[in-house]
Amino acid sequence: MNNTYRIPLPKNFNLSLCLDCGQAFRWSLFNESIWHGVAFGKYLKIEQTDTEIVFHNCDENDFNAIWKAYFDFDLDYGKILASYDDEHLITAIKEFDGIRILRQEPWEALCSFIISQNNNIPRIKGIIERLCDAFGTGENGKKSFPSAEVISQLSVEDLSPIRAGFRAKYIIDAAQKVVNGDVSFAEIEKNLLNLVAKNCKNQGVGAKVAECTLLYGFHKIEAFPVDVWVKRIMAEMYLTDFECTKGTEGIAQQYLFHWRRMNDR
DNA sequence: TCCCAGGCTCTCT
DNA sequence: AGAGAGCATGGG
Repeated sequence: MNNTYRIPLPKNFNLSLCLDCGQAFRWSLFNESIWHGVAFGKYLKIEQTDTEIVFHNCDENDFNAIWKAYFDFDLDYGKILASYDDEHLITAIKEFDGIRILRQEPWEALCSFIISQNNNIPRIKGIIERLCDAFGTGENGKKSFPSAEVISQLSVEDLSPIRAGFRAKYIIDAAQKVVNGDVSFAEIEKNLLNLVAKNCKNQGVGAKVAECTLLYGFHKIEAFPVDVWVKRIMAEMYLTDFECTKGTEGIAQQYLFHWRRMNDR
């Protein structure tokens, strides 16, 4: 397919920031201006110009079925961001306006953030890319993220080439629990924290991974993942009053996370 | 080289 | 209940 679909550049949208702010790990630059990646089994090349977002190898059906929701175009970020009255948050938004919470696939989000634990972003990307290259499907461009069904059949030894370290057993355990129903995404959507963090032991899913899965895999924008960077922010800036972010804590968190990481000493 | 990374599990108090 | 070591690996 060689179609191209274009939309006017939305307000409060920055493609590079959305794809490279640490919430999704499979997007990379195809060349100087075009990003490419895979979501929901579709390979996409995409770029931002001064006036448009250009979706390559994409038609109107794909846009409406997948990318419109994926990039969260229907949520009014201008309104949300304008409601924040914390000075650090305002600084972060001024510098990085255009971050949106992508609506990723639940399994990909869960698996990716299991891999993320005690790890750095470049290495997370490497592990995930090797995972997809080895066990994903698809012929054109990048391979899709491997399904839980596929991963559930693997052994720790099978995963050794991706070099996930101690996380390999967690990946497999999570996949098996997704497949056998111990972890039901239908139930998780109601209450992921209880289901994953409390009822399913020994799988490398604690509060932070669960919050990330809720935020990025289910678009629960009230979720608030606390990692080392957010702890750092809290400690350094006595940000105790997040009342202004009530209900959209996850969006505020993503701006603060990226801002703090980009402004590290 | 050495510290650390979008944490979690296990053990010891 | 809470604190702290250990964990695989490699980026910077």
